[in-house]
Amino acid sequence: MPSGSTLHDVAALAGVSARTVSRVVNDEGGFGDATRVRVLEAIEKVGYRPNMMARALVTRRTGTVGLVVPRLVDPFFAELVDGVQAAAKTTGRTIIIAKHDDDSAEFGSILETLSSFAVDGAIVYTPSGEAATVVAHAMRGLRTVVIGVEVSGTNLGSVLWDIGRGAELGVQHLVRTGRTRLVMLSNTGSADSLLPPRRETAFRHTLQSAGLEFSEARVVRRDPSIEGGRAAMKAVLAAGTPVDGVFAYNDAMAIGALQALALAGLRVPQDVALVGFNDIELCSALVPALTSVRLDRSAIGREAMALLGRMRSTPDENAPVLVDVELIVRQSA
Amino acid sequence: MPSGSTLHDVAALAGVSARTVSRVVNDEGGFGDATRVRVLEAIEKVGYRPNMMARALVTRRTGTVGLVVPRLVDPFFAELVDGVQAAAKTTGRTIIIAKHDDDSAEFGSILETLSSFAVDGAIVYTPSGEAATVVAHAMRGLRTVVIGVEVSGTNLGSVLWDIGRGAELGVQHLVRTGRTRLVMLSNTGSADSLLPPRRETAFRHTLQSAGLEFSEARVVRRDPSIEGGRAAMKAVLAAGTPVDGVFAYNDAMAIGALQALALAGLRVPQDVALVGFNDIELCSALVPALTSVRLDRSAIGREAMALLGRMRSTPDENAPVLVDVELIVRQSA
DNA sequence: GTGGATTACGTCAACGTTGACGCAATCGTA
DNA sequence: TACGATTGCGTCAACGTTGACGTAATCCAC
Repeated sequence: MPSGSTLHDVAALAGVSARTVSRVVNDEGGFGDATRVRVLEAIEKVGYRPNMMARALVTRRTGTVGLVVPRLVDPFFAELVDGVQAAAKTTGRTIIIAKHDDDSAEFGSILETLSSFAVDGAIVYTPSGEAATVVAHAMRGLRTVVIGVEVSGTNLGSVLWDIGRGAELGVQHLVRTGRTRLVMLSNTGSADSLLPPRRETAFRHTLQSAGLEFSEARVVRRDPSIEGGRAAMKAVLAAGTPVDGVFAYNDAMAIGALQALALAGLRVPQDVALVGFNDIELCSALVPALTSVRLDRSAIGREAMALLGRMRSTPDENAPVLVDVELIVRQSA
Repeated sequence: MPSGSTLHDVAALAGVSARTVSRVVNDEGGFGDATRVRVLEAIEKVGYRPNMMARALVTRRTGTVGLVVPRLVDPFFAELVDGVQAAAKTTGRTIIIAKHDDDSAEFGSILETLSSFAVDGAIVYTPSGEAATVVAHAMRGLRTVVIGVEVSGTNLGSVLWDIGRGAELGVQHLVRTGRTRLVMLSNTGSADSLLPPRRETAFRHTLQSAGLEFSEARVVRRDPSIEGGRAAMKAVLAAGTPVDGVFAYNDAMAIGALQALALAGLRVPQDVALVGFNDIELCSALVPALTSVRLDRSAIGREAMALLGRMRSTPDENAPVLVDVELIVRQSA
């Protein structure tokens, strides 16, 4: 009852050596049927559970994967975690979740902690500017898959999605359904990424190749949140920019835009069509249900886990994995 | 570069014994200043990081806490996890997150896994009917705090909030602001709890003590989701039940109700006042911002962690901890 | 029936750390 | 100066498991 029983307790009861019990537990073979039965009965009787710490100490594997994300309340990350969880379950792994506050010191210490827990690998959404930290730890032996940013090197892998392609799909849909005065609600800063603003680039290119007007006034940047979306949409309307289609940086901004449009008495999609990005679960629950660019988060989780598995055998460079994006057309556009 | 260096590597470099290095690392005292400096330099030089597995094997403590929740995409749990995370950070612990699918076999095996990882404790939101499993593991030594359900026994504790009081606050607010024809949108089943429907009880009592009409027709039950809330609200309107105030089982249902009311051309709060439950982050971002009964999820996380800490010293019964509920009045009521 | 392979175990050491204990050198006190 | 207490280390074993290796007993082929 205090702490658990050990291989030796089981061994004593079954009348074999601890090594044999270990063989049965791990199904290594090298034991007879009668022995197996006796051992299993003994295990049952004393309520034996293997001690992962001891096992990990000698095998140097824990069956755990560390997952590092910036926020959990953000549906995008909640669903990502869920996807990784699901993938982990099928491969019998346990995940350790850590949250970072976009704080570099903390981020480094999180990776240290994961290392000292001897995780089999880490799946990381890096804060801006911390790619170097990840690389440093990877060189020291931490197999890492980075989500959403391309990295390369030993023990490193990436799972990416084609943001530009997604943005293109969204904007094209607006164009094809006859919208001609498009506006993009974009993210203010590089808080989440060091990359060039691929959505904006795609927005401009798609407009231009459709022969539509583009000007800087058609991109309004705010915080990528509901409030930010609301403010951005209000700004567009207040500026009198003619608009019949809106492409939002993410679904949160789209939701904010939806509210601002409703307050302004504009109907979606009749007066203004609206496309979001990420396709969080909430999209389908809204009225009108939000058309959005879907990233398959469970696929991201699955691919990240699979990549980690592959890295075990070939710890050298692995090509980035690209996850599909698709446009989910609902009512808002 | 392959695996990390050990106490012995540091010891050799610093010219002391491994035991002394261990003393410095854990700041146990019993070493001189000069030694400390030499050891710290050596640690720096070889990049030593303690091996948690080995440490845990001998100390029987890992500094980890297991957290078991049914869903992560549900903002309620996402925020709960966030709260526990924050509390864990201040006490220097790491959390291991596991998700159960309301599946009893899986739930049991999750607790087994946590035990074999020698977590210092577990914080659990039990699926319906699995309280016995929790109790069984607690008896075998797993210190456990159960969220939202009262349990008692060795190694067990609960963090609760007064749902009845919260419901009373919400309904009273509707009454005091002059609403007289109240409706409750409730949860269909006992999917999340085995407890009596405390919100419904409070709804009835509060109405009665205010001298207002109560009838079964004033409680409509659906799935506790946005869709369920929308359906419930539509059902109320379709039935022609006169209504000027709505109390929802949770915020998701309230959001659904908001949509249904908007579609029916009813204004919130002018025509119908609306009160939600849980105060998820989304509430303040809605238009109109949702008045809701707030459970302080970070307090829940904090209290759960603190309770686990207390249980370490006194592994016997601990009184349940009650977390405050309060009504956050916004625009919707 | 002989010999080589196979089966079914057991023995021992090691993983990296800390607890228990020991001991010499130094310190404080009378 | 003598003696107990304190300081600053080192030695050894143990935590529970698995890898490497050893070894009887059994099996099969000729």
